Amino acid sequence: MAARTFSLQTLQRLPYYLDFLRGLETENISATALAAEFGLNEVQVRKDLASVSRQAGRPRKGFGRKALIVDMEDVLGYGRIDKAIIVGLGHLGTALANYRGFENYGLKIVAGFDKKFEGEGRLNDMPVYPAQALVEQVRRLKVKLGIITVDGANAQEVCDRLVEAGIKAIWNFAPLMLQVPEGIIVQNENMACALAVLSHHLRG
Amino acid sequence: MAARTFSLQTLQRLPYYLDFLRGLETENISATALAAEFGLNEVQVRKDLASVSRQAGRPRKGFGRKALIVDMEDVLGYGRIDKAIIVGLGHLGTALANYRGFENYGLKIVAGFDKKFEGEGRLNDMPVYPAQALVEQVRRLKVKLGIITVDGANAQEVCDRLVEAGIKAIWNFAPLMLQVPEGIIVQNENMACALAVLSHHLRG
DNA sequence: GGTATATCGATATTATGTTATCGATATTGG
DNA sequence: CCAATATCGATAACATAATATCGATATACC
Repeated sequence: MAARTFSLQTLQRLPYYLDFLRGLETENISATALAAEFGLNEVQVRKDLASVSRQAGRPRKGFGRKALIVDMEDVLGYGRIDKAIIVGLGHLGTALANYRGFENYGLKIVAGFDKKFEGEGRLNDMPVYPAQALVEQVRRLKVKLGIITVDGANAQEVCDRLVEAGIKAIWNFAPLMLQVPEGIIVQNENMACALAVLSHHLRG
Repeated sequence: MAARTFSLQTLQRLPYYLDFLRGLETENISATALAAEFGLNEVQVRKDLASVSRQAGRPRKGFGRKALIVDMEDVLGYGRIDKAIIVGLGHLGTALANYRGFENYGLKIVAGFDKKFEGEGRLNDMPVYPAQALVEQVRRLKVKLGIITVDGANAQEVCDRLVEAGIKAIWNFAPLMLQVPEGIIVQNENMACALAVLSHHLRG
């Protein structure tokens, strides 16, 4: 199978489609109906579906629900498990580390790190290491995804060490843009950005 | 002043610029330097700056730091306070309601709602009402921004009632796309979307 | 003062994402 | 079996955002 490629926007719509399809009772669903459900343009939905699934839609019936679900789960990587580590076990970090729901999204946090830890600890099932052990443990665990929940002042340094250790993707909750080399992807989660849009709309 | 308009992307970059400028020590900063700092294209930075600030950059010096900060704070609405209410006081809702940092972003959560509450309660300083009181209280408080932290099954109904009560912007933490009439803005905060991008990159 | 240059603003180009159009066709219902 | 039509896929048009190019100029430095 050729290495398919998906636009950022398409990827971000998939979880919504999938969720809806899972709750659906009928056997078939048309792009038209999906579009109506989400308030999207129906051509856009068709393109999204075409990009994830090889199955052709049938006039007057639409697409097979089950096959769509399988294809989307495959693209989204649910089913397989990506291992992740989390750096920074403050309020947010701890909450994320304790959150069980990630396994439904194919994510398992296999270790946590915090500069305040000495020796080796545990947070529920998850082993916790001091920050110095970061590179060594990430390499040992062969983890490709790092979650950064340290404060802004330390985030870039943590990021650099994750990259050094071979991380390929970073989920960044610190309020700054991390600098990473080519080939590493960063997903920023910054509430100030969301608020910027909302707040401006309230004035606009 | 004409009602200026900003692209979504520009708005989301502003908090990063602002944060950096606040921590900066020099009096002037060039778009070139800002671009280098964030790994952005320098033309893009210049366009962003031009859209928020009327001040012209000076060759070989750049822009005045202080004036940029003022202009960005103005666009982002820091300084003035937007009132918000939050619906759904589970783990996430409670955490957000207790978070003090929002005031730095010009946001104050003035009331909370949960279907499990009877009568009138309090969460720290914030009054808490039962879900039935939603429309009435939102109208009374003249709030324009609603935060939805209920589960997916109830989110659309909550959304409808917020709209009915005159809400203009919604910050949605439930994992579905809300349907809203024209003129209402929804900002979705869905971890599955972020993970979709990261997870796909790990396979790609 | 004169020259070199970093930086600017404007404009053009390219890339990405969304929406509109249209002919083809499988299914439905008479 | 036939006509009506919902839905499809493909292609084209449009919109938005990112990047490249380039001449103008204020400042720095000699």
